[in-house]
Amino acid sequence: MKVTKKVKDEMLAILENTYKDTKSALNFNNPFELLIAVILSAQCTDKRVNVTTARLFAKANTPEAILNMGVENLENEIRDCGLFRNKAKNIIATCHKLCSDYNGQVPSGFDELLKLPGVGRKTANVVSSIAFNRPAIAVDTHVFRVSNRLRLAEGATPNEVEKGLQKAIPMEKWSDAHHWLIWHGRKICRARKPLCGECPLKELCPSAAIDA
DNA sequence: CTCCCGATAT
DNA sequence: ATATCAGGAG
Repeated sequence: MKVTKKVKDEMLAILENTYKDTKSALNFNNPFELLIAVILSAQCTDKRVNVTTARLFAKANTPEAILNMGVENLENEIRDCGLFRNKAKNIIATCHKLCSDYNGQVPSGFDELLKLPGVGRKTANVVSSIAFNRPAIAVDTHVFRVSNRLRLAEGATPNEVEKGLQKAIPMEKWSDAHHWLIWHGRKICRARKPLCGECPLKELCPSAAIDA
């Protein structure tokens, strides 16, 4: 089944209407807290990240303060999020770089964000978009899965899907559309048992289950 | 491609 | 029991 531009626009209109008021589920008060929360969110639920950051930020919410904790203490604070040794190492290295190169502030440029240890394309796009209000579509596991299922944008890698989405969606809606896809992926188009029966896109989706 | 990794939903 | 969770580095 071929998904035309017309159908893609219809899907986007429904997604926008359904998820109009969604935003990031991560809790943060400034760009630095958002950056740390997104690094922690790899292979971890945002709910778990919020529990962890609430405790962590109460003790340290600046690069200087986190460096003062040391790796051992940081590992213990973030252990519940999984991948904790890599994440702690990356967070420490990123805090060092923020202090040495950016006067303790998070840089607003995408390329500068990408160079921070533990920050890849997805994290850089999220921070760029949410903290600095730049148009961006971060392709995480939900956006990747939902985009391919709907054939809004197809690709074997997040990078390909990102390009496809940028083509399918007008730039002024990139950041919002990113959230529509996230929430659709979390609530309806789940990885395991997608709720096709109650999906607002079931008439248009080329991957919709016949039953349910 | 593999490794990192605890918590949680199914 | 195990697939999955707002991925990134080597």
